[in-house]
Amino acid sequence: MTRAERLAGEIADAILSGEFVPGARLDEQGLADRYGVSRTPVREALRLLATTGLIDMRPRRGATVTQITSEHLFELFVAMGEIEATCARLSALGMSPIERRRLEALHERMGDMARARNEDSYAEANVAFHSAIYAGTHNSALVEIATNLRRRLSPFRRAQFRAPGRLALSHAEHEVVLLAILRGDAAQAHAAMLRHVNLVEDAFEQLSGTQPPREKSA
Amino acid sequence: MTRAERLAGEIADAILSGEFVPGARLDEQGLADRYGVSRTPVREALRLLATTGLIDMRPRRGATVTQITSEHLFELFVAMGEIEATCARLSALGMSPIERRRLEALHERMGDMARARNEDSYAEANVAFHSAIYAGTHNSALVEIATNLRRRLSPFRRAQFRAPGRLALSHAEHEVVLLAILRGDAAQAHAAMLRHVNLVEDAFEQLSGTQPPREKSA
DNA sequence: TCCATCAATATTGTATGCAACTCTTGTGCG
DNA sequence: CGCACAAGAGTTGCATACAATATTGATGGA
Repeated sequence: MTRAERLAGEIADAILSGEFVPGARLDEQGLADRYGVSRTPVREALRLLATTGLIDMRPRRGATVTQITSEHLFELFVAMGEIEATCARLSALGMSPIERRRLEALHERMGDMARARNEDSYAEANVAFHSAIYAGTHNSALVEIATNLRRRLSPFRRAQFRAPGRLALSHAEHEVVLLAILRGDAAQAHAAMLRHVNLVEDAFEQLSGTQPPREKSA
Repeated sequence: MTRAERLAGEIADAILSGEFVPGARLDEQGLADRYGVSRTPVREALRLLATTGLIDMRPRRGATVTQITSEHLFELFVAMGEIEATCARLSALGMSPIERRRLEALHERMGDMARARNEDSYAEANVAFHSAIYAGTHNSALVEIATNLRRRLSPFRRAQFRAPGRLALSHAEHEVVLLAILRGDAAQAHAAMLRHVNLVEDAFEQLSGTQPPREKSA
């Protein structure tokens, strides 16, 4: 692995851990000093991060940690929901029998985790569940888009399963999605996933106190 | 505009014009000599192009023009169709009256172009038509995804409207989409756009002789 | 007192040179 | 004759130095 890639990871961690707050300026020389490298790999790392949306770069004006406005965050959640729903639709249409069985098995294991109130295990399995539905599209372009969006939203979902009862609720919502996929009901899979992700978003809003932007009366 | 960005554009043009064929190795020093700059901006330009999917970069192994397999291309078309359909759905739900009127006006102008068999004007307006539907989602994340996909597919759509009768057909398909959006029929807008983009894909296959990959009997 | 302009400084963009790694090619051994 | 290993060349990754531009502060005038 190249130094720039390692750097990109470390800087990303620093951002996600809140060490660099949104809007903070990322000085190339400063980062170079901090990580004991020259500016060259720092620049390449910053370009990598810029493509993930974690930082903003403007020519001759340096890099800053992206300040996600609540409006933009809301848009990201909506986009995520639409993409996930699309993946669920395609999975309902085209998942192989093996993929369906595996998804079902995973869901049952997650039921045990939910009953055991094991939030960490459930969160990990949850990622696997959604990833399986991405993969079920058999479409690498969609997988890439979905994975990208999830990464951009991940910092805002940390406490996702901390809300009381959220674990069982999530599992119940998954079940609706799962059953629709298993019986090949594309429309229902789409609708159920859309509802699931919207509820995740609501849970986030409750936790963070963020309000969705009101519709502008154009 | 910085030198690296200009370079990225020029190299992209060279690739899209076929000067650098898929699979061709892109030597940093060679490009630097060719464009009369040093390797540094060339490296940054290559990183930019790598994010667009136009080239592949592997650490220590250089950059090559991406070879899109017909399977991958098929996946990109499917993804494009799904995203466009999603945009149409959201547009049907949330476009402002002004946006709806503008879309309708554009569609009518495109009717004139189609009747005049003006392929170039129509192709340009076609981009505007689809862009308007992206914008109608009021979701910058989706707009970005859709625009990105379109750019990656653009080299394969060049002769899109050359097929005989394709112009009138495209306009008729647009009309179904448009009417669904105008009356706020989300499901119909989704379905109509999906059909439209699939037909575009078919037209491409006819022109290029590419076959969609058969379903693997898993 | 406020605004505009200019200079100084700091930061980014680019060039060049060196180090590390990969790939090729040639040679020797089986 | 084929394969493995090593040495060499060539290319990429990184560091350093220089150039160009943005930002900030001060100073002068209105």
